[in-house]
Amino acid sequence: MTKLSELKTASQIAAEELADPEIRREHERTALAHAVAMRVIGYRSDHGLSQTVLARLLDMQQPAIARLEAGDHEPSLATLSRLARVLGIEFHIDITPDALGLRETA
Amino acid sequence: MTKLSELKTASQIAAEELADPEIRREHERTALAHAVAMRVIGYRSDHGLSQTVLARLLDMQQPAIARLEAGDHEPSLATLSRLARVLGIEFHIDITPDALGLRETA
DNA sequence: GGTCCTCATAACAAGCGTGTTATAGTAGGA
DNA sequence: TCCTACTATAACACGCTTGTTATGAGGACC
Repeated sequence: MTKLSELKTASQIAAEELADPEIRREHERTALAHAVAMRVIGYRSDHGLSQTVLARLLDMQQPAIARLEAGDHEPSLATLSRLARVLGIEFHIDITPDALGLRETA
Repeated sequence: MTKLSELKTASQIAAEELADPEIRREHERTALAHAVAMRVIGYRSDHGLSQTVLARLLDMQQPAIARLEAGDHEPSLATLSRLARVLGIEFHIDITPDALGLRETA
């Protein structure tokens, strides 16, 4: 049996995972992807658009929008630029020694 | 001969090129790449490091540093993250409908 | 001259994001 | 039920950035 004192709390495990460069990288990637995904979904529902219509606005195909909203890939700066230009929104990315974050539009 | 009134000023040409999506994309890409390049060069000269030594710090090879400093490729967010973490610097990227810029560290 | 360090460049493989087409699944209306 | 619209997913090709090795050019120093 494992001694109780050797068991780890969830936050301890989370901290260790964040310390692991590989897991940390993965977390940052998905975190930004998710944030962008929510913005796209929000814009689309705010304007009552289907993925197909939004795709036409952005000169994309519908599956491209679906992928963006799935949030499984970190969008490129070129893609973010396209979103900003066409949708009239802004993205502010802060890359610090400790984290990579998407700041809410001012 | 071309009439004088039909000639374009340099700024007119620059404006038209910025209006061209393709040239505009190219400009934004190299502008960000150049800004990052200057930061890397600055850090290296400030700390008196050779490309080889900096490469070891960043877990890279020397040619990778040379490419960063050449500024011909737009670095990925993963690369910027690595630079920020190891060098202790920050990058703030502003993506607006009008431009994509790298803001100086606060 | 020869040696060592520095930086630049070419060449190729690999990873990732994207463009695209086809297709499956779901929900709503006639 | 049939048809339509909407969304999700798979599959493949393409382009760009990166990882890596090899190599070339230029200086500093002995």
